[in-house]
Order: sequence, then C-alpha cells, then structure tokens
Amino acid sequence: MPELPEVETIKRDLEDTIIGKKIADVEIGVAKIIKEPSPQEFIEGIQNKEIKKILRRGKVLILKLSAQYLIFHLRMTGQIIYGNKDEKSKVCFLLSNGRYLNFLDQRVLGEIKLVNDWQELPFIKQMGPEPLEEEFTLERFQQMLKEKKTKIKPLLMEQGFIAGIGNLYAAEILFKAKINPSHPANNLTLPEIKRIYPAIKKVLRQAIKYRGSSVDTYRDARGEKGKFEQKIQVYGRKGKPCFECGGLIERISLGGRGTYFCPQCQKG
DNA sequence: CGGGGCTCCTGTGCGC
DNA sequence: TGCGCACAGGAGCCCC
Repeated sequence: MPELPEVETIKRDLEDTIIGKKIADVEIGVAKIIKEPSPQEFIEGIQNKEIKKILRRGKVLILKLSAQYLIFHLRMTGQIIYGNKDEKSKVCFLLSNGRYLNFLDQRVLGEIKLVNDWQELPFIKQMGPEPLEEEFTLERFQQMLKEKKTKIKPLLMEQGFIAGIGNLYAAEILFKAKINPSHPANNLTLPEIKRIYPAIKKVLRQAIKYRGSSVDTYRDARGEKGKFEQKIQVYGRKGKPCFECGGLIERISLGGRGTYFCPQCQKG
C-alpha cells in the first residue's frame, strides 16, 4: 500500500533519474487508468514535454511537465518503475533517453490524469495538512482533533484530515503513541495528543529513511522493496507477541479496515 | 455530520 | 488435492 513514505521514496528516486528528460511517447495498455482527458488528448498532451519537477501531495505523485501536470495515484498496488520496458506495464512512458517509466498495477485501481492545475483537483483541494511540513503544528493538530468525534485511527487515515497516512502507518503511529485505535478524537487529553503528534512525524520520517514498507506489492522506482517492514510493530501481526510487552497483537475492524494493536500497550 | 456498506479489482489463502 | 469463495484496502459514493 503506497502511503506517504512510499510515494516520497519514489519521488526522490525519480528526481535523480528523470528530471530534464522528455516524454517521447506513451503506450496505453489499460485505458481505464487514464481518468482524464481522453486517450487522444492525453497522448498529444504529453508527447515531447519535458519533465521539469516532481512534487508530492499526500499519496499523490505529480510530474510537472513543460505544460500541464501528470498526476499519479497508486492506490493499492500501483508501481512506478524506471528502467527497461516491463511487459506487465499498464501504461508505459518512453523517455528521450530511450528508457521507460512503467506504471504497473496488479489490481488496476490506480489512476493517471493530465491536468492544467493540480491544485484545483477536488481530491487535492480538500486535503488536510502535510504531516511533515511546518504547517502541521501541535496547536493546529489539537484544534483539528477537537472538532472530530470519530475514532482516532480511521480519522488519521482520512486524507481530508491529514494527507498521506494509510492503514499501515495509522496503526504504527498509534502503537508508538500508546493510544487505543478506537479512542474518540475529541476525548483525547493533551498528554495523549502530545504523544500522537510526534509519533506521526517520527514514524513517517523513519519509514522514508527505510524507503517504505513492502507488505504488499510496493516497490520503489528502482523496482526494489522497502526496508521498513523490519520495523513494523503491529501491522499484520495478529496473534504474534508484542515487541514491548510480549502480549498478543489483536486485529479488529474499524471503518471496515483491519486494525492491529496491542491491547496491553495501547490503553490510552 | 457520522457511520455503515458497497464499489472498483485481482492475487492470496483459507475451508471444505 | 483442488475448487470456490472471502478477503485485502484507498477513496468515492450512496443511504440512513
């Protein structure tokens, strides 16, 4: 599941490899991945455009072209891999240096768009703050929580609340903060909020450092797995002993999503 | 506004 | 052993 750390890793890899290259051509194997504009306009719109800059907002990767922006959302199983042409590629971009940018996606839930202004996309417009940017302060987080009656774990995953956190990192953040995933957001005490806030930054920063988690199909732009898996405390560890207390990790369903936590450590 | 459930999709893993 | 079904989940959508 590519979340903020995985998309950030891809972004950094691509910054080292494709900035300044031109997109010579594109091969659309699965048309439904291109959400807008029409395939014809899409092809015409990107041909011979230079890749100027790479941006990330939440889990969304944005390539700034000489005109327009190319938007990628990997959803569950999307991959962006630079190098040789991959036969499994659903959408494949040929670059001016003869190499390829492959968009792979086993479950075909990912999306690609070509737009004039990425900031005007509704999904981007309604997004919450970037958790690793200065705009995301403790005071702001406190204020945001006050207005929400929802359980904290599904709330952390809402892109309109905070950008970039998904199921895996929400679980890891709450374990680090020793907060129960079902705790109502507006009931959190200040000391509890003061545990969650730095846990968000720490977990995401550490995951970027380890180049993401490959619990599912995630690969970085070089096609390699992330190494944060070895650091995972609770996600996917149902019935296994907690690394801190030795108690067994539980799995419950919150908001229809598998939620892992240690009942002994996460009583807050 | 909140919460639940369905949808998209396909590989995996479980039960019978 | 093999088949078939439930499950995995990011985000949009509908409904109550």
